[in-house]
Amino acid sequence: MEWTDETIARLKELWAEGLSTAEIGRRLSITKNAVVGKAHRLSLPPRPSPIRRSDKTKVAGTETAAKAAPAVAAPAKEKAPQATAPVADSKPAVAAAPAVDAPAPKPAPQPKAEAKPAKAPAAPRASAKPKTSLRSISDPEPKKRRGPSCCWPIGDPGTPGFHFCGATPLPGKPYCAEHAQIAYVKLRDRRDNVA
DNA sequence: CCCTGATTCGC
DNA sequence: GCGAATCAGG
Repeated sequence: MEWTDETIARLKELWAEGLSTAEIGRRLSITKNAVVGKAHRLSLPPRPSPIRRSDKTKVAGTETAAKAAPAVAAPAKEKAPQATAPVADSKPAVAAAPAVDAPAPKPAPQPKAEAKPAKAPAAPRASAKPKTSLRSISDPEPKKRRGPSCCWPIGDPGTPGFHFCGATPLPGKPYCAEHAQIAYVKLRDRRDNVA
C-alpha cells in the first residue's frame, strides 16, 4: 500500500469522522489491519476500543520484559458516537447525515437496525452546518420538492470543494445506485473489497 | 456467530 | 514502514 499524502489524508479524515477501521479500510480498498496499523503509526487518536491489552503472554514467546504499565490513563468518559449508523432501511428515504457532532441533548430516535449486527453504511455525516446542500434532508417545505440527491460525501468536509454526490438516489435510499452499493454492504460479503 | 479495535512481528 | 496474524472485548 502506497501511503501517499492523499491516502493518509483520507485515512485521517475517515478516522476523525469516527468510522470503524474496517469501514475505512473498505472505503480505501485496504484491510482494516492496514488502517489500524497506519493509524497507530501515525499516532492517530485511538477511538473507543473495547480491548485493553495489558499483558500478553502468548504468541511467539518472546516475552520481552514489558515495561511496567503506569496505568494512569485519563479516564475520559466520553460518549463516543458509534460509527455504526443505522442502516437506512427504506423508511427514512432521506435520513442521512445524522449530525452527530451537534450537541444533541436529547437522544435522537435512532432507527433500530435489523436483528442482525447491522453494519454501518459508512454514514457520511455532514458538518454541523451543511450551509448549502443537504437541504432536502430536512426541508420542511412540502411544496418545493427538490429533486433528491445522493448525499455521499465527496472530498474532505470543511474544505472548499467538498460536496455531495448529488446524483439521483435510488428510490427510498439516500444514495445513488453507485454509492448505495458501497454504503450498504452485505454483512457477510463485505470482507472482500468492492474493487 | 458476528462485530470491533490493538498489538505484535515478519517482511 | 507496512500489514497479516493474532489477540481480545462486546
